[in-house]
Amino acid sequence: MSRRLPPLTAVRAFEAAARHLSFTRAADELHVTQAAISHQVKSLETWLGLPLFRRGSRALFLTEEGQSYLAVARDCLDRLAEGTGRLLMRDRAGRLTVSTFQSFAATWLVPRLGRFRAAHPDIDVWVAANDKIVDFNQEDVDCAIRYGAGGWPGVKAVRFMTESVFPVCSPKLLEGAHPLRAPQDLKHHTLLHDHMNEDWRMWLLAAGIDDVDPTRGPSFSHSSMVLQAAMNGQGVALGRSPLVRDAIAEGTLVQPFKFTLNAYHSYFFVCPEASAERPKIAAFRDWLFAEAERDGMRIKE
DNA sequence: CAATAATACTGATGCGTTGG
DNA sequence: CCAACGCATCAGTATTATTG
Repeated sequence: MSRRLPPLTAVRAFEAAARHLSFTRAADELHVTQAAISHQVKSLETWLGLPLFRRGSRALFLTEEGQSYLAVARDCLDRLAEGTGRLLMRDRAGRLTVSTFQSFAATWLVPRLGRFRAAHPDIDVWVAANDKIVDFNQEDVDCAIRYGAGGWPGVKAVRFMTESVFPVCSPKLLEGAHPLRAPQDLKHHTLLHDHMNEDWRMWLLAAGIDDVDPTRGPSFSHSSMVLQAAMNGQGVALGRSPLVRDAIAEGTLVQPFKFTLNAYHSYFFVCPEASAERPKIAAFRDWLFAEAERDGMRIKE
């Protein structure tokens, strides 16, 4: 992109002068002489080819163009100041912002975060749960955990955890008129879906079950809601091993039969190429990988 | 007179080119 | 690749002009 930018010190001088409506006060603010401000403003006006101020006797007025240019200049300078401040604060401040999708945050990351806090009490982790891909250039996010196939451009992405997919349900469903004991029994139960609508179809296909309609049953926008519904005995959910691990250990969910499907995609740790070795980011990454290891789901490239 | 902007001028720094 | 040169730009001071 080719930009046509005015001399930036001149813009800065103009903005201060316009705000104060005085070259002298602007000079005080910027710690230069009044003449320097006069110079700068003049040069900006010359560069633009139009007057920004009307000089009155002992008074300064903005022209109409100056008025609207002030709004633009002020906005740009504010944003530049803010962005610069953030950039400089980023490493000093002990805050680490991690973006990940809601289900993973709620069922896997947050329950384990206490251990990170214990190991790194100086780093405050901020979890930003949202399901859209983060743009590190636009948002104030240090790193992210994403699910997918990898190969994203312009970022460092390390595959660290895989998963398997299998049905889970409340232990209540193991009893009753149609106890869930084998995949064939699914036809007597309600299937619960998340937005990955293909999952049940794939699983049933892999399990060789053809008399269960993979499209029926309620659908939820997040896996954590699906799991909640399953815990309440509303039906059978397809569980992703990292997300249901804890619930199974606690006994709120059970895996009624052994057959599992290995997921096609994996979990990735993602951060900007340039900041991969920054201490707090590396610390979080190492901890994350160790947690996956602990769960026995760590994979290494 | 006091406050203000404009003008003239100056020294320092930055930047692109050039030649070894 | 690097040092040297020269020009352009920048930021400043001193001074002048204007005006209530």
